[in-house]
Amino acid sequence: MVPKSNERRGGCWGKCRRRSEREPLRSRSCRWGGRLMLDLKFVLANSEAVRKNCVDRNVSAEVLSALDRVLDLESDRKTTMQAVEDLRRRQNEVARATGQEKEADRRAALVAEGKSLKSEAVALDAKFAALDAEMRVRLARLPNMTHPDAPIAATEDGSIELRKVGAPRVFDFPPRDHVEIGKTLNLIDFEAGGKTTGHGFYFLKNDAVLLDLALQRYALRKLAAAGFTPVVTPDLARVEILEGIGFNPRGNETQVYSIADSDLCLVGTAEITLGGMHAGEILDEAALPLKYVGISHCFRTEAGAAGRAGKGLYRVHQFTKVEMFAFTTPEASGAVHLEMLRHEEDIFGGLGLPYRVLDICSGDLGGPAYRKFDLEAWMPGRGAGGEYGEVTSTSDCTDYQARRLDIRYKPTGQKGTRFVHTLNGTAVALSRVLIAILENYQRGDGRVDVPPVLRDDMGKDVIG
RNA sequence: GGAGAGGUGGCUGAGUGGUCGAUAGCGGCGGUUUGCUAAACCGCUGUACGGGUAACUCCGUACCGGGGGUUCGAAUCCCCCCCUCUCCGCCA
Repeated sequence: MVPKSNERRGGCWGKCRRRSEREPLRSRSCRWGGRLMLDLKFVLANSEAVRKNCVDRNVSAEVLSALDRVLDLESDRKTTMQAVEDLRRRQNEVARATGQEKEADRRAALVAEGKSLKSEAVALDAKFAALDAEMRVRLARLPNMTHPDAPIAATEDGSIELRKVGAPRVFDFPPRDHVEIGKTLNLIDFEAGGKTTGHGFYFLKNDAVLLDLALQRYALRKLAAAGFTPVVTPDLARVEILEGIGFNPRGNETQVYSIADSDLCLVGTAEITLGGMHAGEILDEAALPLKYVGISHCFRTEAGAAGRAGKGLYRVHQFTKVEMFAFTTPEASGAVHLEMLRHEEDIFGGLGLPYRVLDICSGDLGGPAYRKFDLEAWMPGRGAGGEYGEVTSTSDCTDYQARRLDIRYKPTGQKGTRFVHTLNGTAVALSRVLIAILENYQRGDGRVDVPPVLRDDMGKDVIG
């Protein structure tokens, strides 16, 4: 459920605003400097592997040239940095000596020397700042590395089906799609959504509202029991946070709505705010893994999706989502990723919906994910005679987001810090799970059975 | 939205232009003492980048909410922004 885009760019998190391309050396305190440098070391030491990975990821030619530029830029950047540091050392010496010197003439001489060093520093600073800024921009465009077991292929057809669970139901009547069911039973009003807001918006009504809430409660209950902390998140976030997570809020192809005259965007998923929650922090190892289950509205422009398959609720501009998010040690992320997948399967299996699990191939991973699994639920009304449609997605982003958002932890009993790993996974996306339920549980009489696990919450067994 | 007060190292809290990366206390680590624990005493105690080293270590640069400015020199002065607290207003 992460928008696919190869346009990943870096940015500072919250407090580190207005990062400009012309910032001088001293402002490297904006932790960006340090953060991307580690990544840079990896890129420099493994340039061929990184290049192969970019190709596997099916990145644009621009990203490949960004990699070339990074490699070209480095030696110049480093020598300039050393020159700047050397100059600054001399400036510090002179300034210190000036403070000590009480004799007027000698003091004046020191001040003069300081002035001259200063003017020298201005030019050198500017040169370094330009090189460093370019380096960061290019570096931030490179995608994460890829899990060795992930299938390598350019397009989504290359993803591998790991298993199918549950058999698609055989109907003894012609099944209808959710749009028709929603209309007949007065559950979903697309016309009103179009009127008030525009195409891609809708009203849920009557039992659809109860179903929506019951599903949220159901997912929340399961995940809270599994140790996830429930959170209701903001639906807006700063551009810097979006970029840290790996979204690209700017440009024509963006999936993101921006709020005019502000640096805020409507979130496309609670992944953004849940990940941003701990931006700039150094977490305690004992507190890891931190597991959250967040509820938010999700807003997506679906730019470039015009004409793509999907009617009704499948591809909408706003929906509600219950989302898992975790911060872990590097050692634990793989296991937590499998745990998230297990929860997703447990949720959909518990709802009695047939689904299949996909191991997403390299070309379809997007920028941040190291590995990704999707659940596709059977949707009888989709396509000619029913199709599987994506309902969840869980990604292991390793340290990709943590590096950009500066989220580290202090290993107990060791010096220094390490970047955490971040993971996310859909518990339920309320638009698509509604499709699956309405279409799979429809009856010959036009009504819809409520999945057994939701009957208590719904307070009824049948819709309509 | 208006008015005030603040944001300093893991925490508390000094510091208003010149060896301040930053006093002190707490916590933490190491050591001495001790039958064990406690107490007492001594020492150490941030992050990132770069450089040198076989390595411990060492040297340099940057960082006192963020950015910009003044200055030979900024935690300290000026401007903008973000955040927190208090009071007022408004409101679900």
